[in-house]
Amino acid sequence: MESPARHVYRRLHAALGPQGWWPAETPFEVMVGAVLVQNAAWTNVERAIARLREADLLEPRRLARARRETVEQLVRSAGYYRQKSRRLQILCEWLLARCDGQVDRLRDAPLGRLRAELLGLHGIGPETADSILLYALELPALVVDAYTRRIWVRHGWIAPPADYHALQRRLADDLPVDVALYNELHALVVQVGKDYCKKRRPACDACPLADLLPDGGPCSDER
DNA sequence: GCCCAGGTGGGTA
DNA sequence: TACCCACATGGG
Repeated sequence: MESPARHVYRRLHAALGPQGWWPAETPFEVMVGAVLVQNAAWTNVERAIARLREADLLEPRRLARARRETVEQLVRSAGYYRQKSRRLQILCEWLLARCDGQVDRLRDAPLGRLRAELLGLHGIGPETADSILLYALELPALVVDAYTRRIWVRHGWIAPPADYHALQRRLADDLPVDVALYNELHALVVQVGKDYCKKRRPACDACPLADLLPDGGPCSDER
């Protein structure tokens, strides 16, 4: 039997088509978005990014040098604005020190090294780090999120508790190393998750993956 | 009013 | 390690 990850990709790609992620004009903007979207709705993040753009702060040095209060007000709509403004400026300081703010230069380092450095930054956890590696730097990092966990657990493809790296390893074992594939898979999972795999309101009936559920029944909550 | 969203870090037992 | 909790806005 085809692995769950391949199957999900094939199904969702057929049902939804290519997603064209990440929606951003520059790799740096991807990084900013990756921080701002932490536990937030993307529509709220879009507003924050638009305001940063109007303020001409979508650039590492200018964002790093901006007053904290200024950044806080600009990113308010993304929620957790005090934490996130600090996290953004920490990330910018690192970029200045690491590559003089030239994001493309990061690609010279090995993925594992880069990932470890990102995880060392305050406010960058595994999902944010992998999002940056995959969508800003186009390196083969698999992004796992709450939707991925829910989908995999509810289908019985992985036993809870499915922590980030256990789930990531499972996906990696099931897929060829392919940046374009990783890109699309996560985007598709988010898209279908938003519509059908919410925390407590399973709307599995219309989900493109519904017939894969155990017994064909509704998805159970995460045990 | 309530639940939810593309997490992360810090504290306590 | 295993739980808790804080963090905050805006949409359904």
